[in-house]
Parts: sequence; C-alpha cells; structure tokens
Amino acid sequence: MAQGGGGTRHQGGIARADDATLGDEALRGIVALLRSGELKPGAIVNEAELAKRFGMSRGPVREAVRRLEGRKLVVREAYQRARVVTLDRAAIVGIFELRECLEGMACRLAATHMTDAALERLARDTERAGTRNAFTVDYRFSFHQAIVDGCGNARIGTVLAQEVYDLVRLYRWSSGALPGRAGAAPAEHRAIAAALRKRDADRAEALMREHVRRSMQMVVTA
Amino acid sequence: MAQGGGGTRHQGGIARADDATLGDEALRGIVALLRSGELKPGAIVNEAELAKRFGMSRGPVREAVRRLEGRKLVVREAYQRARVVTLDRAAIVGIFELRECLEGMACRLAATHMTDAALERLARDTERAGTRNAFTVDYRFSFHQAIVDGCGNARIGTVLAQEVYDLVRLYRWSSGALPGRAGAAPAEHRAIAAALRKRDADRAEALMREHVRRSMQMVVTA
DNA sequence: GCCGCGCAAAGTGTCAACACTTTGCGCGGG
DNA sequence: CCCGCGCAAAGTGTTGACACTTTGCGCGGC
Repeated sequence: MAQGGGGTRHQGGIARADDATLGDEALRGIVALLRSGELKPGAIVNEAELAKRFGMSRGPVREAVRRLEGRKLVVREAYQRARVVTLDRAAIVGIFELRECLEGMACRLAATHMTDAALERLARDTERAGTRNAFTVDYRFSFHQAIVDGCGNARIGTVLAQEVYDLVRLYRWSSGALPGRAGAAPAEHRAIAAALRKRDADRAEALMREHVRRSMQMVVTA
Repeated sequence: MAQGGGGTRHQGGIARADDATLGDEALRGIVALLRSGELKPGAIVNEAELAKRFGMSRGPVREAVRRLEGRKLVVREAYQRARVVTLDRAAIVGIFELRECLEGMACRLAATHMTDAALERLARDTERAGTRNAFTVDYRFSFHQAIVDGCGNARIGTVLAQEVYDLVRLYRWSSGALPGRAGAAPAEHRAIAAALRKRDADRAEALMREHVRRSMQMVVTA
C-alpha cells in the first residue's frame, strides 16, 4: 500500500542473491562479522556504519541488531549504544550449565527417537574419529548436532543454537585445542554412542552431562 | 543528531508513563493483549492496527512484533502476515520436555546455591499451601519461580520465561484446574522442598523432573 | 596546572511516505 | 452455475528526514 519510502529494492546497487528480506540479510551479515572476529566481544555495534557497509538503510540493520539482542549476542547499554556481549566467568559457567541439561535431555530423547540406522552411523563416525586424527571441530560439531537433530524436539535444538552455540562460537572455545582434551573426548563420545545404541536413555543422558561438564572445566580453568 | 522524523515523542497525544522506549511499550502492550486473550492463538497481528491503537507509528510496533517472533510467541507466514503461534500436540510435548530439563537443572543448582533462610521460607510457604485451599495459580507460580530465581543461573530463568512460561500462559494451561491435580501437586512440592532443605541435589532434580512430567500428562491427555 | 561548564558531534528513537507483494473480490467466459 | 482472470485493497518492506539523548572535547575560571 504505502510504505517503502526508499522503495529502493533493486535500485540501491547490489542485488540481493536470495529472496530473503534485507533484515535477514543484515542479520546474516552481522553474524558473519561476529564469526570472522571483526566484531569482537565488547565492540560497539553502530547501526549507521553497518547500514552503509551493507548498502541498505538503517531500518533493516536496526531490526537485525534487535534480533541479536533477543539472542543475547548483543546487549544494549542503558539508553545508548549496542555492544557485542562480553561474558565473565559466571556467565560462562551459566552457559555450560544450560548446555549440560539441554544436551543431556536431547541425548535422553535421542535414545528413544533416533532410528537404528542413524545410531549405527553415529557410532561408526565416532569410532573413526577416535582412531584417526580426525577429531576436528567439524566432527565434534556433527556429533553433538546429530544427537540434537535426532532427538525429535526441534525446540531444544533452537534454544541450544541461540543460547549456547552462538555464544560459544563468539568466544572461540575450541576446548579440543586444550591439551589432553582431544584425547579424552573421543572416548566419551564413543561411550555415549554405545549407550544410545543400547537405547539406555538414563545412561546416555548421564554420560552426556558428564561430558559437557568436563569440557566446561577445560574452558573455565584455562 | 538527526532521526526522529516524526519527532512526535510528546506531541502525538498520550504521554508515556515511564522512560522506556516506545518499542518497549509496544512489546508490553502486545503481551498484555496476548494475556488478556484478545489476541488468541492463530490471530493475525496487524502492525498498522496496533500502531493506531497504541498511538504510535508502525516502527516501534514492528520492532516489538519482531522481538516476539524471537520469543516464538509470533510466527511469520512465509512472506506475509504475522500470526500468534498455534501449538499442536507435538509442540506442547516439546515445550514440557524443555521445561522438565530446565527446571530440573534449576532445582539441582538451587540445592547448592539457595540460602538456608530462603529454603526455610520456601518449605514454610509450601506447607501452608498444602494444608489450606491456597493452591492458587499465584502460589504455584511463586514456588517454581522461587527455585528458578534462587538457582544462581539467570540464563536458565530467562530461557524458561521466554521459551516456556509465555507459551504456557498463552494457552492457559492451569493444570491445577484439572481434577486430581490440585491434590497431588502440593505433596510433590513438599517433597521437592524437603529434598532441597537436605541439600540433596540429585533427589531434588529427579523429583522436579517427575513433577513437571506429571503436569505435562495432565495437559496432554486432557 | 586542574577542574567544571558548555557546545558541537555522534548516535539512537521515531515518523510519514513510497515500493513491492499478496490477498480477495467481482466480472466475464465457458 | 462454476471456474479463472484481472484489478483494487490491504499489508509488509524499506527509506530518508527529523527529534532527542548522550558523549567528548575545548575553553575558561580557579
């Protein structure tokens, strides 16, 4: 009806690759900046600057920043500028406590909901990762991700992604890089996969919780 | 510097009571509409209409709706209008599974973090609620709330509030209204309070999880 | 030489207007 | 009488401009 003022959808210069809205694009752009490390924790998020950079108006950028606030990747300073969140020790512990109970629950549910084929494949991949030097970030991601995806509760996955994984990525806690961790984790993964294959929900949950708790200690004591 | 276009902060008519931003006010207003039942699940959320109603421009309303999307109280239909979320049986189960593990964890943490005085008071209030006809919505809210608040992990409380309680309120699941539930729940509460007072984290968590699981069954089988 | 005041600059909050997309209804053909 | 086409209406996406608030720096007084 009446709105776009600018109405510059295809006029502004760069054409959008996909059909998503500019707000979505801004969101992806900012997240990319966070992951690339260009926007570090504590850095100020400037609407106008980002708008200029992305070749759009402040509106969509503002919307994206607000959404990131909802995901707690950005905090607002009183009445003023937005900053990339900074986490103290207590906040880190809190995040891992959240992760512990969520991934534990996902594991419990996965013991019931995942198919035999999926569990078989999980066990195989886990085995391979332990014997080789394949304990990469990608692999670990896929192990936890496979369980969360297979647990049958998408909401748990969403919460984990937004409240935990994004923040973990922001701080680059690759606990696997810590000495001794890369050696212990594969064994724990194998034990979890084994419990899942036996459909032992209680044991799978307990093992996963312990696994997460251990990786927290690696991060916190570092 | 340059912004308000409208610049109608105090000109538009109604003066804002507090110092919060209009976007915050719009958010509160929409949540109030949800709680009052005027905006039912499945209802269309119209930016312009709400803007007119709240006496503000579409901008802040839009922002509020986007934030509610982040809280999953509102879903966006493809490219189009926003709707109040509707939940099927699977979604309801998912929400209670989330609640189970989060409140369970909160309970575990509370067993360590809450002060003796706070636990004493919790036990006293719980006792009173069981013996009288005081098993009201307010009371139950305060029981669970006291534990979550006292667990020392604010993030768990935030997630619960946004991912669970808001949705529960939206659907008015007062499981206490179901026959037999008002009788069983107080006893379960007392057992949880007792375990907390003994600082028995494992038992407190297990009892709380069972408690939540039972109230889910009341809702789902109804 | 140091502290406080005041002004300029930067940044966010808000608005009205315009562009684009989808929906819904009426009209004509079959 | 039913179906499909096209146009009007409604709604969201986006923009540039203006209001208000905070920050930071320079200047003058002490």
